[in-house]
Amino acid sequence: MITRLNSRLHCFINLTGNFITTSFLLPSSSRLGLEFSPHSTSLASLLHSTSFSNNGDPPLSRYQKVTSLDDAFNLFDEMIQRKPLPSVIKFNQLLNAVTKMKHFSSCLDLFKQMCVIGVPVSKYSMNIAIKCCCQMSRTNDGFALLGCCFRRAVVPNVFIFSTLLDGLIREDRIIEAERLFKKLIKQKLCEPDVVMYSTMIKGLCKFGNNDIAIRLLRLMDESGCEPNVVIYSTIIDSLCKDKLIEDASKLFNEMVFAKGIQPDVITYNSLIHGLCNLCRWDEVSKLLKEMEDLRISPDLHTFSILVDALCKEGRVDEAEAVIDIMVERRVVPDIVTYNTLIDGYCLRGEMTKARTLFDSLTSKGFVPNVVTYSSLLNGYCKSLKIEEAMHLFHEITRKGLKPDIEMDGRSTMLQGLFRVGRCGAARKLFDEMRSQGLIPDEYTYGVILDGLCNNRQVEEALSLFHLVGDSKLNSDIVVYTILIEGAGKCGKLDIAKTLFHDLTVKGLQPDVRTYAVMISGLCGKGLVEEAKQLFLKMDESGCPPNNATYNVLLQGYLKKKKYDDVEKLLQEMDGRSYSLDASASALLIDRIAAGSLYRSLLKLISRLMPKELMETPS
DNA sequence: GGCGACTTTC
Repeated sequence: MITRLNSRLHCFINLTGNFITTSFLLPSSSRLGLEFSPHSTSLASLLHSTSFSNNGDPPLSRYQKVTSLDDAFNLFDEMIQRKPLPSVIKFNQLLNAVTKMKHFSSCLDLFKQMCVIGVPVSKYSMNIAIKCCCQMSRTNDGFALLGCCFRRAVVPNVFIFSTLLDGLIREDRIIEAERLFKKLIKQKLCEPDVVMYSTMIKGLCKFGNNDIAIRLLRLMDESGCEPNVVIYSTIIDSLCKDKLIEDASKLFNEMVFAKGIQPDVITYNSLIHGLCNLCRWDEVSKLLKEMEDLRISPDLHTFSILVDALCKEGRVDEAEAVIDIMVERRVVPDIVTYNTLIDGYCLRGEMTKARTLFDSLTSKGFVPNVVTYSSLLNGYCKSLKIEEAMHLFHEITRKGLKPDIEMDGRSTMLQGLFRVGRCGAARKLFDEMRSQGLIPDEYTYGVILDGLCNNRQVEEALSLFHLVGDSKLNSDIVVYTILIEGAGKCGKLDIAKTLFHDLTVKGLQPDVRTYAVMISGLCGKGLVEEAKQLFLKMDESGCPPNNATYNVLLQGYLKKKKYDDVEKLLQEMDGRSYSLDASASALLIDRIAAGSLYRSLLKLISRLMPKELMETPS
């Protein structure tokens, strides 16, 4: 007890000392200093002393040591031959090893065999099996196993319910997750512990309910369940993602000073990521220093975040320097780190460098993934180096890489080809795909339709749409929106109207974008009255207009010189704190210059002008 | 006796 108190006090003093000098809000002129230069710090030595030793941990049993699926199956076969059967614990250890290798479906097979053979499964085994279902996004099957628990007289505990709760959240079934959580408490099915709270809080954060997440944090505290660093880190991360750095910082202070909970590398990574996204480099630099003082070693994630942020700022040279430091510190960069650097080169159009790095990776034994190929193909397409892109793409297909890489590569290629207007080549690629019996996924299908429409080939797009017919692909609102937009842009309003009408027949709900493209199409033909009616219908259809919708209708009014309506709409926009987009403001300025608009409106308009436009030096 | 659930990077 005394030791724990002492260590808390110690950590408190340590942190206080640091925090005074490294407050979040102190401005400073230095850029990301990279204070963790190879000479200045003990961090590298720390890394040496802590990472690789495994002393103190009990040795792993034979069942936990399996390294391949084959090993696991062989061992399992051997186990079930034995008489008497090994204990359920041995089976659980083996199952666990299989899940650690992410072979969830094989693990479930083994579990089923255990049931058939009559190994008495325990709470542990049930939880492992349920976890496998959840990890494969088959949480419903997990609940079916919960039913088996009851039948087998296994009373589910907080571990099993946490696993299920996590499964629901992974599948974005937040309402059901909340319902389960409340039900567990109300019916006293289990006493939620800190992990269950953190799972629920993660779910709330995932759906942007930071406030409720914080309220739950308070609630758990009151009900005597002490929050830990995971809970705080989860909420801090969510606040950072929503750019609410000051709130995150407040919570961080609360955790450290009021609660005496030590932050870890994950807490710092979240904060650093948040600050990087806002380009607040001075504070990033301070946090890195703070980590060093607290002897928290930056890890792979920390470095990846820095590399990514620097690349996005176009500071690729500094990103390279960070990678060098990583290597010096024996933090081995992974494919994610290199992907961000490749993406950085591609963003600057430095395709030769990107390609060289890519080639060096493959020879170093890294396996490029979907993101790697996407970045490169996108880079080539954007730099209009279609030949190189095609070349790389053929390399991918020749190597017979994973289907997801191929599909992703295909859609990137198609997008690139359409963007430069090479519809023929796109068509050829698409036909090749079909002749190989490949069915495009929703995304690729959308890319093709969009590409055709943008190249004024609406008829082609439509004939493809009809060819696809009544499949699942055509039951997607995004597909309809693309086609309605394409038809509208080409002045084929009758087609747009038919498609829009078909939506209701098919039972599909138009979304805010569908309305916008339809309104735009109507305005394009001068049918502003009809556009207005549709605009008014949005609210009652439960799809209220947004900033973009207002801008579209406004342009229609301006083109038709309906200045009374313009004024009314501008006032509504002001009331909603909306702003004008680029084309609407251009049109407005044009009308003001022509003297068509009342000068009394100028004040209102200047309020609605986008900030970027007001700040242009010209 | 041993075995289980939660947080960060493209």
